[in-house]
Amino acid sequence: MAVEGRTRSEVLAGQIADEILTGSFVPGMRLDEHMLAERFKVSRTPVREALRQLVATGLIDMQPRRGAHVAAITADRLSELFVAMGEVEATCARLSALSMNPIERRRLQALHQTMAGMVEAGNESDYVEANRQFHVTIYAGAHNATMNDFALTLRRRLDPFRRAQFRAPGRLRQSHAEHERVVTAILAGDSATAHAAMLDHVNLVEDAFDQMSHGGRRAAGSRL
Amino acid sequence: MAVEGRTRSEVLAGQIADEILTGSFVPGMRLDEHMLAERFKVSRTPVREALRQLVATGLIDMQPRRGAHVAAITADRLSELFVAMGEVEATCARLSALSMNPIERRRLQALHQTMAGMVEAGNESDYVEANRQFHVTIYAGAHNATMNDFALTLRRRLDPFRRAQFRAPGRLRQSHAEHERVVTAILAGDSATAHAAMLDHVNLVEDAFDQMSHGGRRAAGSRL
DNA sequence: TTTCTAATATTTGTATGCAATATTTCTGTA
DNA sequence: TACAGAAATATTGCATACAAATATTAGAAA
Repeated sequence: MAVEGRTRSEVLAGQIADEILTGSFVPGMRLDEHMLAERFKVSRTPVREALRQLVATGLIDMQPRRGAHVAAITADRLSELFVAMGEVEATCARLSALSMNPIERRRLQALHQTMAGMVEAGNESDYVEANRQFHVTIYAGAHNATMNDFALTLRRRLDPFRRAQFRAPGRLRQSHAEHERVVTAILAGDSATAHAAMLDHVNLVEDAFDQMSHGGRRAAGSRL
Repeated sequence: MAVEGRTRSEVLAGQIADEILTGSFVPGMRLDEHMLAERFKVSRTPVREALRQLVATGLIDMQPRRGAHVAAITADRLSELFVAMGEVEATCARLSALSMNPIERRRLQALHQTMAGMVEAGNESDYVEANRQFHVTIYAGAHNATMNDFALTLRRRLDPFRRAQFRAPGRLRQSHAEHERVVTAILAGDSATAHAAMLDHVNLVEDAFDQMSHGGRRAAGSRL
């Protein structure tokens, strides 16, 4: 271990989060404190503190004297999360159009151009990473720590449901075209259009997910 | 006390939050676990759990092995919070315009009309409470638990800075006029206007606060 | 067989004590 | 006197033990 500066309960929180995100701990599963303490070779005290931290992320639920459970996400709740994600992303795009400084605008433009190359090359894995960076850049461009936190939290939460989105044929090219509208609006300082364009983009991502999960394997829908 | 179903650490979290919000625990103040345990007559364990919970609300900071401190808010950070609040409220208004059912729309309208009477009567304290309800109604009308949570969190966080806002002469009447635009847009299902109107409203609240805190006592600015 | 009750067992909440780390104070030297 | 290093002190992190509450199961009565 030997991670300095991090306390055992923090490391634990990360480990438990991983188990949930990778599906080892399935939704609705009871998270027994003794079990966790045993599994990770610590006492119940750091386990309890880790659970408290995880409640804040929305990954687990806790009720007094009834323990912790992996948050079971319903289709409705998932849909709500996608809506919220869209709204928050759109807001960040709006604020970015208003607040980004010249350097940030240049960086965004450069990143977007780099991604064009990945689309041509059909390089999916690079595009996925660049896409994440694209969105995070826009969160940061809003110059608002609170909105930035909201956006990152939602992104983390929805990540497992988004993994496969770029598998859909033509999705890469379409995504890039949607980004194009967003980037153009932000660079032009057109906040209203930036908002609308980003909202469309994220909604389309949700649609893509819907198609995946209905047409393909239903597994993803019940994973978190 | 004797609140059933609530655990000691939860009650504690509320008590500590109160001390912070009322100004007994000033920003930057070290929250020593022994001190808190002594003060509230419990052991350090529930104190620690309460502190973990409070970190999530943003009311306190914790660093490994360096303890908890009351979050010291800078003017910049406060300004950011107001911006975020405005964006989130505006988004809720937007979604409410799209999603409120007939009953909710009627309720919102009724509440707004009731508030007109309070303005006429100059009944400040009732208006403050009704105002809170007005905004919470719009959060709920968005039919999105995530946005609702964001909005409530921000409201709680900014509450201490907003206490005195309605003291400004004519502010009651102005507030109600701004609400009028929001309500009309929501009832008409005009999401874009609802968004814009709410954004204006909240920004004006921030302006009112600025005037208060510069013109009047500076205390509020350093309270949280 | 089913249902209600009571006893048992499991699990969470809290207290206390020890170990590890950070902070403060003291002492010696430049 | 000021500064650096070391010892002392204080405070947090973790483990263990016990108390309180909930869930489960066994048994009796209908």
